[in-house]
Amino acid sequence: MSRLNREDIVAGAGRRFATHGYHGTSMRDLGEDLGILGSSLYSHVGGKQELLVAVVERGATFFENAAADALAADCAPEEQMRGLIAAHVGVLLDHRPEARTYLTEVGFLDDSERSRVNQIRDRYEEAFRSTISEGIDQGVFRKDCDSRLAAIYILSILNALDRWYDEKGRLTRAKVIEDIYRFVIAALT
Amino acid sequence: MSRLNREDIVAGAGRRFATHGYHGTSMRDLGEDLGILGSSLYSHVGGKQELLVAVVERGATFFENAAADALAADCAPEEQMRGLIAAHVGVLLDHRPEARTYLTEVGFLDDSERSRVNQIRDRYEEAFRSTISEGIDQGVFRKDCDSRLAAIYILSILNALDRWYDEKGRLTRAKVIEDIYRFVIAALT
DNA sequence: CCTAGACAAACGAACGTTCGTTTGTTACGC
DNA sequence: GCGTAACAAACGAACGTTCGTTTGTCTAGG
Repeated sequence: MSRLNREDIVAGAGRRFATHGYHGTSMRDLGEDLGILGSSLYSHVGGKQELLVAVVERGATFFENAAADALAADCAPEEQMRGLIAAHVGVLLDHRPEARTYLTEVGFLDDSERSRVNQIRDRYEEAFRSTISEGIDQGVFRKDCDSRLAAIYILSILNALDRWYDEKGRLTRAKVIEDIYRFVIAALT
Repeated sequence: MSRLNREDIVAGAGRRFATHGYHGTSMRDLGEDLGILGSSLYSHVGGKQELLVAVVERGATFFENAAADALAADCAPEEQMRGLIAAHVGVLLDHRPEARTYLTEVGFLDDSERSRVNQIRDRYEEAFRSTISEGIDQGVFRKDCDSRLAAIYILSILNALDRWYDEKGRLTRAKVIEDIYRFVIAALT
């Protein structure tokens, strides 16, 4: 067992926050997961709240970067939506602890960090909104469709994945992406 | 200020759990909300966990009853789906603390209560699944549509409402129900 | 030898809960 | 109608435990 660094601590915190919640996690719990004492965590990190900030920020950044990549493709609205959906599912399943913590524990950040994270989330939603608007303008999506609300609905479906999807089950990742894509495209057209 | 009964305590716990989470709520916090000491709560309830059980069970029952009412209408699949959507939104907004606690804190119940609540939730989902299946059989909904997954998607949209919808905003309850209904029907046809 | 990481002990505060007691209300025999 | 017993609600202090955090010491690798 080699010694731990700050990244190990943040990763461990992500796992614990995702399963037990921020307030349901003690520093001693977290230390035990990592094989050290709770007090030893303070060699790496300023405190518990700082860990939450680090984990949530990591989660937000994953989504942010994935959306940027998906938008960079710059293709037709339908394909762009497929890319956004695939990217979101990818982040959610590849970085499940951070993604879940980002989605469920953001409310426990204090005001300044929370509003910063919310700004990132707004920019992220904007990627979905503008893709939908583009589709409406090009006439490939329904005209009587509020892009703001539709973006929320799509993200609601995607975020909820985390609570029911089992990577070990029969439903492959590619299949769930395809199924959601078809559902969403049908809803938009 | 008259004295409190058990219902008042459970209602207060629902509000506090919904905003601060189960582990983020102390008995003293809860007492302060209600204008009594934390210790005085034990005149009404056995303990904190018992409060969580009571709140979550109330939330689950609201949804259960609403679905039963909606199914009792026994109309065409599309109208039945509209009824289920309206019923779900109604419960979510009329009993927001209990609904939110039911949706987000169910994981902190201990095993026996959690599995009982999950059974109720499964029966509730079944109402959506069977309505979709019925629509597919009658040829009014798409054939290439997995009713299990579609039910999850629809419920994902509905449950997420709680995190963004503001009753005080421009979007009325009737309008959001109608918008979700149109989105869902488009997705299913 | 130096230093960063881990330990072990301890801090004060807050936790859920229990206890004995006080207060306010309700019901009933006289 | 009045006094009183019974009861429920709330208090306030204290229990033992756990919390986040601080401090000082030790130890192993570079």
